[in-house]
Amino acid sequence: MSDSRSGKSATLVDVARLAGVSAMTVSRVLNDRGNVSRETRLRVERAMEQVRYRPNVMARSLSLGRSQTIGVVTYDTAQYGPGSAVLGIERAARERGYGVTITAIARPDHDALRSAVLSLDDRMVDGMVVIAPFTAMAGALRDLGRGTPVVAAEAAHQGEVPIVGIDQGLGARLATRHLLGFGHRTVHHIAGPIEWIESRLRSDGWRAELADAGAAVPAPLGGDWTARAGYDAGMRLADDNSVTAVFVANDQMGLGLLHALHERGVRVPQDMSVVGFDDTPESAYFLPALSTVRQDFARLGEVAVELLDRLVTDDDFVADDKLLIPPSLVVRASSGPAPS
Amino acid sequence: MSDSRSGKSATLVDVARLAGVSAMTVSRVLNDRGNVSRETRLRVERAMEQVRYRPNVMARSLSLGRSQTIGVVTYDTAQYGPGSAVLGIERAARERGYGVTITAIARPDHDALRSAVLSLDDRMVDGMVVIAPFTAMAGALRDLGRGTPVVAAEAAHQGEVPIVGIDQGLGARLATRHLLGFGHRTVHHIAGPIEWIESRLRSDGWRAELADAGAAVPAPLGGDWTARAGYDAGMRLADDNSVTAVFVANDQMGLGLLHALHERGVRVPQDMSVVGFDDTPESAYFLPALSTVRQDFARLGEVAVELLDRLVTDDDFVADDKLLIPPSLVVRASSGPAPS
DNA sequence: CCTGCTGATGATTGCGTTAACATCTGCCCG
DNA sequence: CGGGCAGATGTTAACGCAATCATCAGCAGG
Repeated sequence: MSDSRSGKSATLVDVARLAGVSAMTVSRVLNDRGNVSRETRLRVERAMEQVRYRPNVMARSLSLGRSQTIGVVTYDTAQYGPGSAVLGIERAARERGYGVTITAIARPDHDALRSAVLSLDDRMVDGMVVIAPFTAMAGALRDLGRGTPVVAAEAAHQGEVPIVGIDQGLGARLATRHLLGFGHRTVHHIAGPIEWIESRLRSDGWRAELADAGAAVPAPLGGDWTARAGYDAGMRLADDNSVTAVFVANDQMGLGLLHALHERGVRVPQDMSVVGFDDTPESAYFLPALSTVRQDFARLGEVAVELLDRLVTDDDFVADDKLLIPPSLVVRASSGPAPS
Repeated sequence: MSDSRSGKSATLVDVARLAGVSAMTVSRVLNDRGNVSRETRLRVERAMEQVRYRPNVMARSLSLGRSQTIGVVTYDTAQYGPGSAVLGIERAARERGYGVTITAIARPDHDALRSAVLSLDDRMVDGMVVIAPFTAMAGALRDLGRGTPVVAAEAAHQGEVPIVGIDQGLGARLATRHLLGFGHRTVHHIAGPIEWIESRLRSDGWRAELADAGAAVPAPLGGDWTARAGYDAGMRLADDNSVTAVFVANDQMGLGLLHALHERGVRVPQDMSVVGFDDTPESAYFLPALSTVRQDFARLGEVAVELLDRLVTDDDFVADDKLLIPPSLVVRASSGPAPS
C-alpha cells in the first residue's frame, strides 16, 4: 500500500516529486554540492529514504563522462601471482571508491589484449590496470594510446605505459645469494616459461648474482610453473650429484622438485638445498618447509591503484616509468650448508 | 588530417553524419535489426570502420534497461574454492556474451552482502551470482528480493534463491567410503570452520557415511582451512594410535596434516591414510601424493551462468531450487589398507 | 488508376543524471 | 529607498543509444 512500485526502482525524479522540489535540487543534495537550505535538504533526504532511492550509476557515468570504475585486464587468475595481484588491486580500488571490472583474456597475445582494452573502454572505465606478465603483451601495450590512463603491472617496460611491479631480479638475487652464502659452489636454476616476463627477470637476477660472485652459471632447466614441471626437472637434477643448490622460479615447481628428490632419496637440505619464489600460503608446510621469496601483492595493488588514481584525477601528472616493490627472503628448512 | 578527433571517440551520430543517414539507421545496422538495404548497410559499415566506431555500452544499457553484464559477489577469492568458482563463472559468462563485474565483500555478514548487491544493482547488472559459502550469508540472500535475478553458488538453501553447487555431501561420502573400503574401523575427520556451509556439508556427509556403515563416529577436529590448522590437528592425531584414517576437509589442511605426521614419524599411508578435498593442482605432488575429492568448478560456473541467463532472458522461467554437480574421487598414494 | 501493403528510412522521445545558465527572494549598504 | 549581490531553487540541454511512430516510395491486385 506504500508507493514502492514493484519492479522499477525509484529515480531521482520520483524523489524530487515526492519532496516537492526539482530534480536538480535532489541532485545537489545527492552530491553535496551547491547551496541547499537545511530544510530542503532534510525534506529531500527523507524522500530518498522513503522510496529507497539509489542513484543509477550508469546514468551518472553517461552524464559525467566518468564512471568511478577502473578496469583490470588479467591472464590466468588461477596462477598464484596474477591471482593475488588481482585481489590486491581489487581491494585497493574499492578503498579509493572505485568500482572494478575484471576482464580475463583467453590468450596472452596482441589481439586478445587489445580487444579486452577496447571492451573496457566501451564501459567508460576511468582507467585500467593491465596485468601483462607476458613478453608478447608488452608490445601490445604500446598501441593502446587511447585517452584512458593505463598502468601495467608485472610487465616489461615499453616506454609508453608506467609499470608497477615487484622487483623480480632482486628476489632472484636474494635467493641465489642466500644459497651461495651457505658455501654452495654454484646454484642451479629451474626457470619458468620463457614467455613470462617474470620468468626472464628471475633468471636474469639469478645469472647476474652468480656472475657477481664469480660462480659458474649452469644451464637452467625450463618449466611451466606447474608442480609436474618441477617434478620432471627434479628427476633430472637428482642424478647429477654436482648439484647441491637449486633456485626454482616458483613454489609450485619447488613442490614438484621436492617430491622428485624425495623419491630419488636425495635429502633436502642435507644433500641439496632448494629455494623457491612466491611464498604461497602452503610453502611453509611442504616437506621440508620451503625457503622462498615473498612478494607483497597487497602492496602492489595499492601502489598500482594509487598511481592510476593520480593519473585519472590529475590531468597533467606524469608518472615515473617504473615502480618496483622489493620482495623479501623467507628462510625455512629447505636450504642449508653445502654438503662437504 | 583525417577526422579522428583526438580524445573523444566517435559516436553513433558521427557515423550517421559521415554515412549520410540518420542515427537510427546506424543503430539498425549495429544491431542487425530491422530492414536496411544492402547498399546503405555497406556505407554505414564503412563509416564505422573509418572512425573506429565503438558503441558506448553505458548509453546502450541506459536506453535498454539491460546491461549485458552480470555481477558476481564473492568472499575471499584467495581461497581455492571461491577463487576457482569465480574463474569458472567469469569464463562461462563471457562465453555467453555477458560482461562481468566482480565485487568482493570484506566481511561475510548480512550488511556487507546487502551493500554489495545494491551496488551491483546500481550498475544495472542483468543478474547476479552470489558465492555465499557462509551460513551467515544465507539469511541475507532471502532479503534481496529486488527485481534482479540472483543465483547463489555454494550456498545453503533458503527457499528464495536457486542454488548451484557441487555436492559436498556426496564428496565427503565418497572419501569416507573409500577409506572404509580399505578396512579401517572408522574414519577421523578434520573439519573446516563451522561458519562455512561447505564445511558443514562435508562433515555431515562424513558422519552419514560412517553411520550407514555402522562405524563409530569420532569427534571431529576443527580447522580454518589453512595448512597450519591441518598441522596442528595432525600433531594431536599423531599421538592417538587408534587413528588409522583421516578425512580432512580440504587439501591445504591435508598438506599440514601430512607435514605433522611426517614430523612425528607416522607413515602415510602405512600407518595412517589421508584423504583430502578440492584436488588443488599441487595435491598430486604432496608427499605422499594426496588422495582427494575433485570438484569441477568450470562446470559449476557454466551451470550457474546458464541458469542465470535463462532467468534473465525468460521472465516466467522458474528455476529448480537446487542444482548439484557430483564431484569425483581421485585416488593417489595417501590412502591405503588399514594397518593390521 | 486507386487501394493497400511492404520495405526502407527518418524524427521524436525517453532512459536517469548533471552542467550551465536562468530566475527569484531577501537583505545589506550607500 | 533603490542597486546590487548572495543564496536558494528551477529550466534547459546534453550524455549516446534505441523504441516507437511517422513518412515515403514502389508495387501488386482489383
